[in-house]
Amino acid sequence: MSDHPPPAPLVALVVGPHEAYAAGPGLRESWPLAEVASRVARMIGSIHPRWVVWSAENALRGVVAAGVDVPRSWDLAEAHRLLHGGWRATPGDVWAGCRGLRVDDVPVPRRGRQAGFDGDLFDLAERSVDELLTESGHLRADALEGWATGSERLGRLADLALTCQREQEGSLRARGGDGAERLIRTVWSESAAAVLCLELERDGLPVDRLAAEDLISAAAGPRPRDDADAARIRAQRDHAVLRHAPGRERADLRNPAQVRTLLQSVGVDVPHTRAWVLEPYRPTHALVDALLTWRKNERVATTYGYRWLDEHVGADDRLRGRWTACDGAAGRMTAQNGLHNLPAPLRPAIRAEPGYVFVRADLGQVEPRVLAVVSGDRAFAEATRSDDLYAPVAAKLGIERSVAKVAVLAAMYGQRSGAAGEALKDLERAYPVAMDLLDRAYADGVARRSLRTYGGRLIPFGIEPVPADPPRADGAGVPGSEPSGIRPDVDRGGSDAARGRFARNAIIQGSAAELFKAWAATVRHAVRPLGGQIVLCLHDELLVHVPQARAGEAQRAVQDALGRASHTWAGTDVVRFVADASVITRWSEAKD
DNA sequence: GATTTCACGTA
DNA sequence: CGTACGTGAAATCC
Repeated sequence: MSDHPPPAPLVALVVGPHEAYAAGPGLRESWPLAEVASRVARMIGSIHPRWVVWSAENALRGVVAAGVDVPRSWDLAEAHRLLHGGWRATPGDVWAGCRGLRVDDVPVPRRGRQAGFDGDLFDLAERSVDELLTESGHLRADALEGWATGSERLGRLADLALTCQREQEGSLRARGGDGAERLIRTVWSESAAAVLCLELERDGLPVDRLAAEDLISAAAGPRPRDDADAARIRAQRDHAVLRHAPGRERADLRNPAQVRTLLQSVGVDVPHTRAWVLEPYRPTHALVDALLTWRKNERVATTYGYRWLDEHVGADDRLRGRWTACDGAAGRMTAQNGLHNLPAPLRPAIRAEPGYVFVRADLGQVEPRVLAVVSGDRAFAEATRSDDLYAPVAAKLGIERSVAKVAVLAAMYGQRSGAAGEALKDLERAYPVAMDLLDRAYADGVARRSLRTYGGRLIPFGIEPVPADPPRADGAGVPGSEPSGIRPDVDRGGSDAARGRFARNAIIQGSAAELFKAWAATVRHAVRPLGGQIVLCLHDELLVHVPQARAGEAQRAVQDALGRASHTWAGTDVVRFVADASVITRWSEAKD
């Protein structure tokens, strides 16, 4: 492969409260805050650097806010999460990770301590105000905040960032083989995802406010004029249920215990009142039917109602929330303010701006395809050649497609009982390598052994792999030996079986999240020249907002991006990934 | 006031 | 057909 451009120069960017600092090859500059965005943009145009940042939040939020496209970064926080697992990734955590210091001892900012407790006593332990490192070698808690003033100090923080980058890249390379490049690419795409999160927060998701008001009104009633009006509307909603229970009109539908008693009064005896338990009673009990309808409406009224609209949809009709590039467990993206769990009935309200459309694209059967990559199962990979993976599996096993699907899902997600039982045995004979990967992940979870996703993310369980960890025959995971000092000390409670299921799920879900982010990062670059932007990421689905005239190009770009991202991520084209991409105006359209 | 439980939305 | 996460209301703990 000789088509790679020369590696981008690494330039550290540190943004302090009063000024910023950039340090790279032949470069040491202190910048006024007001000039950071323009200088970054200019440097991207000239030397195309990869920006080394303590976090995208620290160094790039202002740059992104100014509308600058930051194509390449090395996010020390995201790399730290990848290397060491978990979610905490302050500069102090990153430094501790690089130095093999215990994360338990990382200094915590004073405001993080118990409210009302005077922390000054403890801060004396940090001795001198000039020292960047504490006596125990940790980065001081306020290194990037109060302490980071003056070009001398910022320069030291920039140098430290470059040191951490070298250290992180070094430990990735130390794992050796073709796995190393893969881990480094994971850092690249995770870093890009962190920048994408800033863009998602900046731009928001376009909402048709009037449509949203209509949909909310249909579920929750008209917008209340005052508290008394709100109480009246609420009582009206409640009455639609309570009129089916004469004599018990005082019952509180928002209190599960009272609901259970209420249901008992009409002869429905259930251990709890969750929807799936009540669903069977729906046709025979009008009260249950009314209650379940009430629950849907109540969800909209409380969580996605007028308050939600007023607080999270801006004057520019964009829904905004905080985004994170990786969650605590397996590394999926997360979003707040309903961006990730907007009820389907409200989706018609997500509408492209006039003159724009959405390209909506979602990965098909992504988790079994990821399993084929992670396990290296040649036979299972063969099945991914098909648009519908379950069809060739069914053919190979000589069973119905529906049975094959249930069996594959059962193997991946845990249930080993029921109708899938017989087909599962066939599955293990047909795809022993893939099934073995799942079994070993389960066993790792039971034994509290940490594991790694395909892209190298540590899923910590407390017990790190010992240096003499046996190599995996399939090449998956490449478990590394963690410096013993920084053990994240994660205690995932629950039963053996619960930990086993968690581990089995995490290695698949987490690996799928990496492929998704690699895809998203590629799409982000590909649609920008078309005036397009990613406005929503939903685990296996992308929503791209693009001028109508460029819709076809964007649609093709999204497909091409998947081909390139999956080839690079998986290191092969043997496993095929597929996406369904359609051009729509409202999110509710083209929902398969 | 902070934490836990219940419930349910998305993938 | 499991797992993950975010949200809100009520109960519970301190």
